[in-house]
Amino acid sequence: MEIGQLRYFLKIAECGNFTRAAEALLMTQPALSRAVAKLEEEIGQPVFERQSRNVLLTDAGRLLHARAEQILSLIDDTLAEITDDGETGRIRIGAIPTITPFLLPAVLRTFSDHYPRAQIMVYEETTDALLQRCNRGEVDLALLAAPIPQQYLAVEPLFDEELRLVLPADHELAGKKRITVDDIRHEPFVLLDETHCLSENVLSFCRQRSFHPVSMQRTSQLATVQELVSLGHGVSLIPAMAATLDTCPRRIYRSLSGPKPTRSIVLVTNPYRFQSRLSQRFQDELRGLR
Amino acid sequence: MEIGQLRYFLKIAECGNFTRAAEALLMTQPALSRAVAKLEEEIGQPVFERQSRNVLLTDAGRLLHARAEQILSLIDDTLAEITDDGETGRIRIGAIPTITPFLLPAVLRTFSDHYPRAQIMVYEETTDALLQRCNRGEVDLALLAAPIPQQYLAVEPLFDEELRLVLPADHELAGKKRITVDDIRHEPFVLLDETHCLSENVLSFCRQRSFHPVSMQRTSQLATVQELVSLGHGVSLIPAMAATLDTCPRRIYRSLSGPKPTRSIVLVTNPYRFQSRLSQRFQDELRGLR
DNA sequence: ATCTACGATGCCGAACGGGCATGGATTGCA
DNA sequence: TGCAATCCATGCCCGTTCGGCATCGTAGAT
Repeated sequence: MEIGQLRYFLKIAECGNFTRAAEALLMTQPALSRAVAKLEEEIGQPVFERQSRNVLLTDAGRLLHARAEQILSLIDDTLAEITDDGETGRIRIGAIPTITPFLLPAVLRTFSDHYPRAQIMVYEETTDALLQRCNRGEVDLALLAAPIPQQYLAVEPLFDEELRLVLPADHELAGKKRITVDDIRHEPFVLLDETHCLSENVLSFCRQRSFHPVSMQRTSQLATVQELVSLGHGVSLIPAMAATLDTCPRRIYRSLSGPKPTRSIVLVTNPYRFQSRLSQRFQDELRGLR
Repeated sequence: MEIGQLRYFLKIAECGNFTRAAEALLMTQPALSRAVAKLEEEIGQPVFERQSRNVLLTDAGRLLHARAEQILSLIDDTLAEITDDGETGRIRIGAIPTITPFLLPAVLRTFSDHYPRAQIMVYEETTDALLQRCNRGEVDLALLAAPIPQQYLAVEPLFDEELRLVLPADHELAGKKRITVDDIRHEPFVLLDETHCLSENVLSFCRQRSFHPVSMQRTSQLATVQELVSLGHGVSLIPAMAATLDTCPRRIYRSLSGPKPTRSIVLVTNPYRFQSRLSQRFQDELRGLR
């Protein structure tokens, strides 16, 4: 059993097709066909069930598939670990869109100053997509907002962040000293669409206070939410770090009196994957935010 | 990084010497030298520090060593697992000498009847040696007597076994109805030598009863202990399963009155190693003894 | 100073892996 | 029904690789 064979095997399993896998592997289909034949000869039974249009994994194939992934990632990790000097290398950071622009720039700035030879990649996607990437080892760490559906990932709370009420500058509540939940119970809300977990954080807060925000307008960007609020389409709850950076005079931010709405920012990593020293140092940087 | 390279690497690390490793690998030293050079080129740094008379692992080499062992055993396990039909294959059983002849024959008999195509190997060694083998995956399971120094192994108690007093048939205590610890407190003892854990079990029992057996004669086989007892050299404490099988009229076995000396027979397996279905079934057989 | 042990290197042949062309089987469509 | 398309297997060929043999360089040991 050779490492190359395992890589071929996994790619075919992924493509479900020798021909396309061969293309992806930059080799010819006959060569691939032969490699598989050899693997199957070695383990004494077929790993693929050849159908007319595609191939399926046999029982043995499914078993091998699980193991091959372990073996290959162990090998990849080993190479990464040995060549890890703690200074060079790549960090792949995942973060949801309601965190990325407010939290990452400052952190990345200081980190890049310390480790100028580190290559940093940022994946800005939804919670679900990033959790998947984390599981597959496609990102080294992810910055998300709780709750995280439990998977085989390490979830470490970093800090709780207030969600602040944003109002049009000329809103009647703008002059009120204390604004409570009851004041906004019947205000129309502007929210992010349901792919963003922030809207779930907000709705969850509302549910706990036994009200369902009315007449919601839903958009895909926080900046749009803010603009719509300015234009009088409603109010919203916005992460404090976004509120702080907003200087537009046509809307104002207020903390709610009483128990404040918050979201919990967490660091998610995959304990089954190798963490480079660089990645560990970046995580330490993040923990410094606590 | 290729699997063959890793095997070569481990063998050299084991031998501490290219030439001898090459012999062990049934290849020439130049070929091995080249294979290592290639590996080192791939990972960008030497894995061995060449000294005049031998080679040592570098830092990178030590790291690779740990990983290579994981990778190779994962691969070996994968192959074993895939080709595992639950009927054929090999079971490597470890057992200490004071268990082997009394417990194994019956178990092996019935097991062989059920799985005639299973190849069974028995390693009869000391506790320490078997624990090492278990750690290295050189045996699939081991039958030992508690206590087991804690390692990364699964220890499962099977049953407690009484240690019975063995006396010469003409011993003055032979006619006594109840024999207690106090009766044998000053009897000379015949024990196995210190490589056998049974002697430790016996001495431990004695210590708990605050006496130190006197005038010990120590031998390396239970049969010798029994013979020496027959000849009047002293008394001893013998596992019940050995006592039961002993039909010699020149010595007799008696249970001690009061809290009985026992030893606990345990099944030890390595949870980090693949357990073939055959091995699992054998373990089930053993659990049936409880 | 010479010998011995050990790893590295030059050179060569066999084996292996992969490319190209093609075959055989199945499916979809005319 | 027949033809084209798709897909995997096989025959053949070539380049690379791997391992063997011979030899070299070096560092302890005698």
